Amino acid sequence: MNIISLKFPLLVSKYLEQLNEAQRAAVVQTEGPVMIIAGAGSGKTRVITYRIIHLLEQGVEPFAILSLTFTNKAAREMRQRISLLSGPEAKNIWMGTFHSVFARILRIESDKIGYPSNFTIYDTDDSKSLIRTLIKEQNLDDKLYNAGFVLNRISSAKNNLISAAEYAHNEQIQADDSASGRKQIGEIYRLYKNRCFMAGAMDFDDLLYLTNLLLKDHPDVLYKYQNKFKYVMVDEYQDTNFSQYLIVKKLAAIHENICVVGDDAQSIYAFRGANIQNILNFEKDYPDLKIYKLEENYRSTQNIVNVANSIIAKNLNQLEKKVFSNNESGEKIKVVRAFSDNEEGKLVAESIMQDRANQSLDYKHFVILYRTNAQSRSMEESLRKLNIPYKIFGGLSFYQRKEIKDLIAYFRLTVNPNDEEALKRVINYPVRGIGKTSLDKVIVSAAENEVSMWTIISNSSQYILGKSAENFEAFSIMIRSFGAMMETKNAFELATHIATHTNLLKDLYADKSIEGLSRYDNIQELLNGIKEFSDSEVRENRSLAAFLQDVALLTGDEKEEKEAIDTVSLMTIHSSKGLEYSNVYVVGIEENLFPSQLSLNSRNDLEEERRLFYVAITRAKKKLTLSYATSRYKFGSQVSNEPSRFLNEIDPQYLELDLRAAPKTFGTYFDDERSEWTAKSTTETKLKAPSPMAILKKSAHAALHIPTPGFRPDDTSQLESGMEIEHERFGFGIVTLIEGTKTDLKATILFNDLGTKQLLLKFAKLRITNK
DNA sequence: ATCATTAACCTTTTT
DNA sequence: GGTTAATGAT
Repeated sequence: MNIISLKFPLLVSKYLEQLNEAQRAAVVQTEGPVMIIAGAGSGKTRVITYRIIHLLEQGVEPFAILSLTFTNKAAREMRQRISLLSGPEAKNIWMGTFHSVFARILRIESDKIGYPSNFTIYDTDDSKSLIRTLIKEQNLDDKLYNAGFVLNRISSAKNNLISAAEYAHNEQIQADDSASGRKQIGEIYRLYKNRCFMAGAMDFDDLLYLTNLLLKDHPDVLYKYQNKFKYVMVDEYQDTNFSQYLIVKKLAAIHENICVVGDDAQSIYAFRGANIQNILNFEKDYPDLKIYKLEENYRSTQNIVNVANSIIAKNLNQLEKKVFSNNESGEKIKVVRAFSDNEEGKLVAESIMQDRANQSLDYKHFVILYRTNAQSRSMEESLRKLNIPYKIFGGLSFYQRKEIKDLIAYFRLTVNPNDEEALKRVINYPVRGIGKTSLDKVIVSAAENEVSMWTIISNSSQYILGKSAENFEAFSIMIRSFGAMMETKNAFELATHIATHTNLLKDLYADKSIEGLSRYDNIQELLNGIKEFSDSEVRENRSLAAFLQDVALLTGDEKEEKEAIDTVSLMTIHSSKGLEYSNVYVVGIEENLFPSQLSLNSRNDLEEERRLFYVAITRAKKKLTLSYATSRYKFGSQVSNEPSRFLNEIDPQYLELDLRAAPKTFGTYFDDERSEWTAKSTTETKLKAPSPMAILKKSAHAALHIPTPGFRPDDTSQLESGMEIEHERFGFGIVTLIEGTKTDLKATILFNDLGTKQLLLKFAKLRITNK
């Protein structure tokens, strides 16, 4: 008799009543292959959660359920919800990201594929670094053989289950590599694989690739897990790649109780191998498939849903469904134009201030979404100026900071001394007299003897190493002494011991610069985190090795989830998937940025960008604001941009153009003192203009200012405050401040029409009008 | 061997 | 603009 079913039957059946017909049908259909096509905001998470609870209620053992997601965040949230509703049993469900679940299985079965169970997981930086060394060792041109490019080739090979040997013999692949002049990639793949193996390391793709290999070459293992997992669920199925697809298919082959949930319109990870065909063709794999479509959007207003639909309709490749909303029609979608990225930030920040006051919302109801992480800065600055609290998600995470990676490298080396990338990172940090020359000797010697670098270093007497042998000896003794402590010390004790005995803590403490202080603080924070880990009572394994395993597959800033804090969120559109906010700002909707320049070559890439736009739009519950800047800083120089084609794809009836920075011809001008967000009259004049979209299109290139005939920029190296100037686009103004060094002079200029702007004289074209 | 200065790259998106 | 790899000086 199942305890859960006795404890919570009322609760569960009550929830069944709360679901709509399609949702309930999908929840109750637990047997056989099921595909749930869940439109944005259609209660997908709820359906998955209740489906699992329903399984538990029916007496299914938690450890017979395998539930796969793409992000740790999604997994964690789902687990929380389930344990809230069905009790502590939830922690026995096999739930997690593809990578974490199969890393766990690989550790259990590691001996079958010749890996140690404490294998290291290389992150992308490690992989690139290793590839870079291989390219150097092979004396290849590192411009032609760009590490990132090579890694991508290898990665996509692995994701399609192509081994190094098959890569070298595949005619198509070889033809491609020859055509691009990079014939040696196959060889690099082979060497890379060997070096990873030697280092006891797997990269992200290996976790899936080697799982496939394990299941293929060891039928007993496959059989074991096939029987173990009686129910398999996959969330965000549209984002699975071939490798993941095959694992799922194999594991579900006996019971065929497989349920995949997804939305083809939200497939945004093709760039890393996701194959949208997996969801489009699912029916072919399982002819007796039951399909449920969740089409009612409970999240957003009708206007928002309509806009999203009008966008996604431009894509050819999609499953048929009609998402609709029964909510109020809501406000129109605002389109805001700014002159610069900084002004864009300012307009967004001001709008947040106002909406928060007018609609009595909290900061946490707002999110700013952008295409690339680099765009966060101008937003941050503006928010700071208005004292708006914010939190950035993603970007370079805590664990990507130099000092953190250094200390973690010591941990990695302690657990797995063969970890080559960790070794190279810290062997001479803090400095201990092991320079490039002696390290090169080790590398050569390791290659000659076909052993890991660690083998050479830890047996330095055996291999000729000259006078640096002592330093190597001392280093290897230190690392081994750490290793010996793994038995006796808990993670926190050992971590603290390592931080002190490597002199790393001392080194950072000595640095009294601002950055140095923050680095020291970061290390303390990491140690605090490990303390928490060590003290956590729910964990079975609290060793340092276990901590590392957690960290390796962690993304972003998942450590501090203090949701109580009321802040505006900033994140990329990619990381916003699955989230919802009352008021959403999508910024930087410009050609070459969104859609990204790199996506303009093929229809498929462009369609993916469009789906990304769809994801962005459908995050909004009540109010959506789209903004673009006609110029922004890129690599330190100003570039001008046209508004994105996506804006033109939206049916204008849903839009309200708020071109505060409209050219003079349309009767408006920028006034820093005044907030255009309240000045409805100007907006209305613009709406009366013949064709709003025509204005939108035209105004991007329309001059803000017509330069005086024969405009020619002057030499501005002697520019002083008080001088009057003319700018090609911004018009006339007066210099109020000059700052910066000789080569990077920055002028603050008060323009007659545009207010204050800061310009780098290196780039600004100015004519001095009062010399 | 180590430090300091210079050149080159960069920007998609994440496990 | 900012970081990181390659070069040069001590």
